[in-house]
Amino acid sequence: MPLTLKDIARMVGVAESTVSRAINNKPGVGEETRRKIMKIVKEYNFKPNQLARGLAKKETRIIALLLSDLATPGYTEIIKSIEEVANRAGYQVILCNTANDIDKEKAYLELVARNRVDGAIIVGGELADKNILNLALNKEGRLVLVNRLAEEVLIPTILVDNAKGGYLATAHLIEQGLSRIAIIMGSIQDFLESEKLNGYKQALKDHNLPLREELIFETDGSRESGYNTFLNLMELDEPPGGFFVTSDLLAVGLIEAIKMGGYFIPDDFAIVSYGESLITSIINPPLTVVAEPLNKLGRLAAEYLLKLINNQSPDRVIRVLEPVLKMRASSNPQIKS
Amino acid sequence: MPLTLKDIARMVGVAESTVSRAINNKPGVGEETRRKIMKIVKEYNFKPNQLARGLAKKETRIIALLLSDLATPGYTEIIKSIEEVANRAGYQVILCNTANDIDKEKAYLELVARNRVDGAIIVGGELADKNILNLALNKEGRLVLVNRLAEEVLIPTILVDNAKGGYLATAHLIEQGLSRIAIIMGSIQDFLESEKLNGYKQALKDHNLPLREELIFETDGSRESGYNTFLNLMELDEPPGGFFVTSDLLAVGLIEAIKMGGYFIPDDFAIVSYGESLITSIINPPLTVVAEPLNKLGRLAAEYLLKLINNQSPDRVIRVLEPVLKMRASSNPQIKS
DNA sequence: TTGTAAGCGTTATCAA
DNA sequence: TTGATAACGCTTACAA
Repeated sequence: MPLTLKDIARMVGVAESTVSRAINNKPGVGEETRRKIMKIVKEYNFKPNQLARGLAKKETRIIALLLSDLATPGYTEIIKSIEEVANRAGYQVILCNTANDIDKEKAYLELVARNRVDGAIIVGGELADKNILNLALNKEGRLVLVNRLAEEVLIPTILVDNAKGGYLATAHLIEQGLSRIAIIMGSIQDFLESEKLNGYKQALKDHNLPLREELIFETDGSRESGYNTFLNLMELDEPPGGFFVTSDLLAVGLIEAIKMGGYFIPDDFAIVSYGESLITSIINPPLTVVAEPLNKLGRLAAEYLLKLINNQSPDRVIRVLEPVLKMRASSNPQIKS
Repeated sequence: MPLTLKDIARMVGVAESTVSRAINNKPGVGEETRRKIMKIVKEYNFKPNQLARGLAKKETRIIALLLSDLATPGYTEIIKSIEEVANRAGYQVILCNTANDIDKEKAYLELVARNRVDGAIIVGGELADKNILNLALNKEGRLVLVNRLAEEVLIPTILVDNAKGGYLATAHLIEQGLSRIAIIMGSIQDFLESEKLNGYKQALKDHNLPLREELIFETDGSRESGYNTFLNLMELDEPPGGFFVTSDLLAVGLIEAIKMGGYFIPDDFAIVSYGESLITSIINPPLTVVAEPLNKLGRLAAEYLLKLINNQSPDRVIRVLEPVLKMRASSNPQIKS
């Protein structure tokens, strides 16, 4: 059985409250007494029980980060910046793998309502749920959303402007002199994906290019889909010269198919992908991508949450950040790969 | 302020203990009373405070998973299987990103000693620390190590036999008819890496091949190192025909260099990499790899920890699992890429 | 079936 | 500078 405050108090011959003050570096403890107490603390490697402390202080100094899929590229960056902000403010961060499972998500979210953690940030995930609502409303909404939309509820949210991203990607390809540009995307049900499509459409419009339905491919986002979509596109009378793919995996498949066909990138086909990842930089040729401001995303989310925890309301409920285009060889012959 | 047991007791007009029994589905509560209580619980969406519950029950039903680097390939598999075992036993799993930082690791490890979680599993990391010792000894060692060695302390540990892995990789290349085989590895200080090297050496020995120091390359494990090492090796009078690389990133660089040189894989150079990852399967050609039994690793770790939590001692303190070779095109012309 | 009361290990208030 | 003592919100004997 580990020691308790009471044990130490008895050993030193003082009251529990004195020990408590001592180990918390609070004023009002005699030099001598403090020394004696700390000696025992060191000697027995005493660690105060945080459950008890949390119960008494009504805080845990821990925040939870709910991740829909650990393998999502960019998550490590977001996590890192959230941790930086949180740690600096004296909070520990724990990660929860919801695996896009709504029950797991609810269970982890309850960590907040059940006082296990002081607040939570949900990153990503496509689940439509109003369940968040109750959980969020409970602890006076110590919840922040990143790259995810809540239905019907006003929860502080940090988003990246995916429509802008889609626009940047498409406009860039147009500027490369291409007029037939295909988009290979994930599920159109996914809000973030549909926004990319909107950006794509807007860019075509702004450049007076026709929108061709046969160049829009909704897929499951897999590498195979990237591969097969290229084959399908080549069946067209006039195949596209540029591709906007909304994920790195799609890009991998697409590139394989292109190479397999004996074509060259970017000479025969130019490609722009969405989101930086190990793959986009490692693949040959390196991919031009729409890059999200991951650090800012994480930093803002953490700052918002800390405000909520301190009962201040964040300045704006929804914050939309701008992506930028990172040009690399896959879309531009000028750049050496 | 959220409701408490006491509030509900008052509202229903019963004692706290009755409410407690009701919400915990314990026997000894009248049908009528139970209904009334649960009605209020639903109505107000009451969630018992887990800090208080944990304090009273001396358990949290949470276990922590300490990860040295979230981007490590294979982690998601390990995490998944640990979660499966833990969830089935009624435990939630939280993830802690130690980022190979010894201070963060200690801080997260204290979650155990401070009763925030019931136990912890550390996966990977190369830090040499006896600090774990104290923390582990505290809560009677509710700690399990995966792919990591503890110094001087007996902590239940699950390892993969990396020497065996190195042996499999090297022997396979030898069986392809190659006699000059290079190893490109990470830091030799890293126990796991040095074991791979030992396996490499043993395989050469067993096949009566000479050990050539000039074919052993210790690197920082980066893609660039993979690239540059190939260039260096080609300077030799007799360059190797086979490569055993101990990480996928090294393989990426190596392959780039090989292709850049106008050579073909596996015809000119055969490659075996270590550890499955998105990259090893996506790259062209797909890589033959030494694959670790990730699921078993996670499952065993979770089972060991649960035993520790229940004060049973696991059957064996150190458990060594066997890796297997997954043959793909990078080492074998027979396999179509 | 229900209630009383002690206990879990802290913090915080108020006196001394 | 210290010490009692009452919270904090729950569980669990033990009694009724």
